[in-house]
Amino acid sequence: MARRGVTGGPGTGLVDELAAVLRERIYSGRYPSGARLPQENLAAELGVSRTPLREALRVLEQEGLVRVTPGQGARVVSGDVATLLAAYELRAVVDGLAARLAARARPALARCRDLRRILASQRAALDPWSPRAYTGANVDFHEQILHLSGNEFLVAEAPVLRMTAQVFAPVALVDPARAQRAIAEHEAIATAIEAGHEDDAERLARAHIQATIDELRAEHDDAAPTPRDSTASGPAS
Amino acid sequence: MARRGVTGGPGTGLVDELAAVLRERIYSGRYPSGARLPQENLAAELGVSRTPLREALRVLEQEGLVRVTPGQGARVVSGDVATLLAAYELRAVVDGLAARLAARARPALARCRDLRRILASQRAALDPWSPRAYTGANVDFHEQILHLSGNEFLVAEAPVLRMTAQVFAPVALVDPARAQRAIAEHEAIATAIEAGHEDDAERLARAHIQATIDELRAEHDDAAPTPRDSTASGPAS
DNA sequence: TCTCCCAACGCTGTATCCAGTATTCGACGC
DNA sequence: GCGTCGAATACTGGATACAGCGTTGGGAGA
Repeated sequence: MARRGVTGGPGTGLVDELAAVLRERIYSGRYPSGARLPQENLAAELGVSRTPLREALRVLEQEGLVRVTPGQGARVVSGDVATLLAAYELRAVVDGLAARLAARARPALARCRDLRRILASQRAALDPWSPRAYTGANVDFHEQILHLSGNEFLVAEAPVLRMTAQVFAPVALVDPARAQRAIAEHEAIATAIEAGHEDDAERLARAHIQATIDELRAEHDDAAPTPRDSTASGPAS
Repeated sequence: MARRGVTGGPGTGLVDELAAVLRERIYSGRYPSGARLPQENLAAELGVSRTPLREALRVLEQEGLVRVTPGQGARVVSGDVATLLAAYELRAVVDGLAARLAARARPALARCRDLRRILASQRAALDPWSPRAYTGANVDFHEQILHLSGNEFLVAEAPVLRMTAQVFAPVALVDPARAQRAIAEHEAIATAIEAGHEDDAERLARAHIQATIDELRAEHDDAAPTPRDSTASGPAS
């Protein structure tokens, strides 16, 4: 059976294609947090055998997107607040370093345009408030900075970024007010990168995530004893 | 065929056992940097089939220890200086954050004893100068801090740490003078953690790695135009 | 009616098998 | 003697087959 339903280009390994497809489906919410990922169904649906599929699941496991329990197969990671906080703590320093290296690299003007374009689309998601578009642009912004850093090890951390922003979306809903503040912080980060101010770029990027951590922790400590405010909004970064 | 030669305990998945064995063999230098990893030979040698072995190789690939090229199998990563520098840049902020969180967690006294015990063995590697013992204790020290942080995402970065310290060992030889200075820095970090000084712990830990980056970069820029000093020693952290 | 046990099912984990391709060794020509 | 072409080899990638285990639904007994 020859790759029915898998659209990846030639030359690229089938495992990577499968990993990309599954990643996208997890990000998009098609496989919600905590959902089982039965190998036979997925293999049949994707038109491949279980052998490469299992390797793809191992890749996603290492990326932190799924959890493979021996004897019980794979599940999409389910996110408690403590895990989310731990991931954000790593993101704070990773994003900070990425911003510093991006500022140091002094990206070509075209790349800066990309960053500004992402910011524009993110701002556009405010007027007719579209959480989905906002989150998408938000992920794009942070991921773009990772790429601008030119450091492959930082790029490899992208799945953690997407996990915090997209997989755990149900637990971390955004509200427009915080989104607006987040965008302002984004613009300050972009300005620092364009100006080549390494220290500012790192400090701002780290503080940006740290603000989210603080908010999330405050809400958690607040909501845990008396969960009356169950509709509380989550991080906007 | 029933796990001949694989010694992992029961209950744990075979893939994880294989990954652990291969990891250790790469760390120990049995599979040197750049070496091919033929699946058939390894499978026969480990007494398992190729199916779980391939999954284990995918795990190691995600950890950055091997590179799987489609159609050409897996090789141990080969380290040029640029890659090593990129990895150290990530380590600088990761180790810094780990030290901060370890200081915040205020580890139990027993854990502090462990840290001090590692430092003692590292210092013992100085008198009869044993680069191998030194590097081992060095890895233990940094890895211990990752665990003390209590952050699973930081612990997941341990392979990057071991890669920089052990896989790329040939390119980064240590010399006793730098080792002594590195140990002094380690002790300062340990003291800050025990005292619960978060800012000091992070600053010292990050500077510790940053010093290595600066030295390595200086040597590289120095050695590249006129490679007369080919015996130059590498980082000691 | 509730609980407990058992059997059937489904699924995972591993091994084996086949096709395609990169590599390498040897022979031939320059 | 050296470079190049080609065939044999060996290895990777993917599919399929089989064994073991967990789960679940139904039936019997209290």
